[in-house]
Amino acid sequence: MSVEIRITLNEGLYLKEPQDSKLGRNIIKYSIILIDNFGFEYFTFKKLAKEINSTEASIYRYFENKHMLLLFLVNWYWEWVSYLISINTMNVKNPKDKLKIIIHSFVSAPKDNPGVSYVNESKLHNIVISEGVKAYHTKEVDEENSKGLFGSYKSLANTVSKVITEVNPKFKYPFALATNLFEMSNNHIYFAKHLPRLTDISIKDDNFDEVENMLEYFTKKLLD
Amino acid sequence: MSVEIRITLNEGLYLKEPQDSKLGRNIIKYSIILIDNFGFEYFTFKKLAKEINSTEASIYRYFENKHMLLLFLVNWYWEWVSYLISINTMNVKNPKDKLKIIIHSFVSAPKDNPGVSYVNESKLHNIVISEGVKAYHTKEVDEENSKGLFGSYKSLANTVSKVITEVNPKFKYPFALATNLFEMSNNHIYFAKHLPRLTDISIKDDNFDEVENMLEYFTKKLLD
DNA sequence: TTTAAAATGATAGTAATACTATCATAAAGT
DNA sequence: ACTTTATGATAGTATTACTATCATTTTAAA
Repeated sequence: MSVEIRITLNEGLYLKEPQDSKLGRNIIKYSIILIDNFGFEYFTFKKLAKEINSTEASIYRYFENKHMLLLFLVNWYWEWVSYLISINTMNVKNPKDKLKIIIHSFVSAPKDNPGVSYVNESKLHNIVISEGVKAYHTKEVDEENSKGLFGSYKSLANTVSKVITEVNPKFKYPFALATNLFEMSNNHIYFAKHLPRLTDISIKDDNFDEVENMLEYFTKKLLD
Repeated sequence: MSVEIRITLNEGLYLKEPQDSKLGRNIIKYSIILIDNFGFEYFTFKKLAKEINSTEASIYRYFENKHMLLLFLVNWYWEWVSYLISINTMNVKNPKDKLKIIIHSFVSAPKDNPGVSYVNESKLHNIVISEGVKAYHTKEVDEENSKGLFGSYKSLANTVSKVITEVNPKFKYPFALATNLFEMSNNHIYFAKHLPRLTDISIKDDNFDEVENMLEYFTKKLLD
């Protein structure tokens, strides 16, 4: 017996729900592996089709193009982090403790949690770190935003901002702090790995404690 | 009579110094206009060639590809901001005042300062805001980093981190704060324009005061 | 169980992109 | 006046990002 989480995303993200078929789930599974491996620029539907013994045409029946697939994956990640936060803060009263859990979820969620069978959360986290910003830095951002395609990020930001306001109702920038914690987490993991002179923290053996400590320190200072 | 600033960049960024010839300066000038206009993904050397009545082949003599051109532009921006900071903090003693000037430079430098004739700094700032992160989120980041192609960002971060340490020698994350101020500035201008639910600030008529206030508030809280 | 509908595969084709190569001409420097 | 260097003109190639059509397989409904 097993229970699988099912993450539901905005329908505008795909042409046909990929989570409903073997092929769709394969697209998700192997696109994560290939994007993580090659990087988004070198990732193509042709390579993916070959990898899963399918065809370009078939993949195009699920996703309009590779940008939409990336957006799907990133939304999936945002939703999954939201889900973990809601589970892990469920019986926590103290908002400061909640915020600690949130920070831990941003930094290390993918390492602690076994997830959905067709999603390697750790690799997906890598993608969010390395390619995530590309999902919303495009010319189509306004159009896509009007269709709700960034809804999961907004809703995550909203959840976190509420906790921030619980901790300090006078703090003027709860949304900015919420998104900044998320972005900073990704940025500084990336910097530590690739541009270490741009950060103070370091990462050895995939241990992200220093990132977490930094975010906690920032948060504490800002909200006290 | 006129004095023009001349910004020198790492030689690995180009095949032939574009600032030395009319064609090269045209490439810079019109690539800024076109990237700002079409977005980086829809920008091509073919379009640029047409715009400046030249040819693709000629442009390829200056830049290896459009990614290198973007990296060149972003480095140019980093250097230019560094230059403005050095000028504007020159006779300033108080490190807190210096930091204020730095924040102002991050947010509004392009609006206050007439610059180099072939660079529209305001449009370049837009590019840094909308496309800048793409310059270092690639599979080639380590290789390019080893060639010093992110040197200007590192040097900017270094300058700012020193001022941060002057303000508060005990602060543990001077580099992270330095880069975060820069990234936050760009991010929240972008959010305010395109994804307003992700931030608390708003921008009317290109007035970035709220961004500046927010960064000052964060900085003060963190360093006090 | 038959039958219809839906999903996938196989194949082909197109326009655009991201280049590279070659040769001619123009401009600049000595 | 001569030679180097820069630019233009043109052509060509492999890859990408699709779209279209038809055959086949799988699933679901009657």
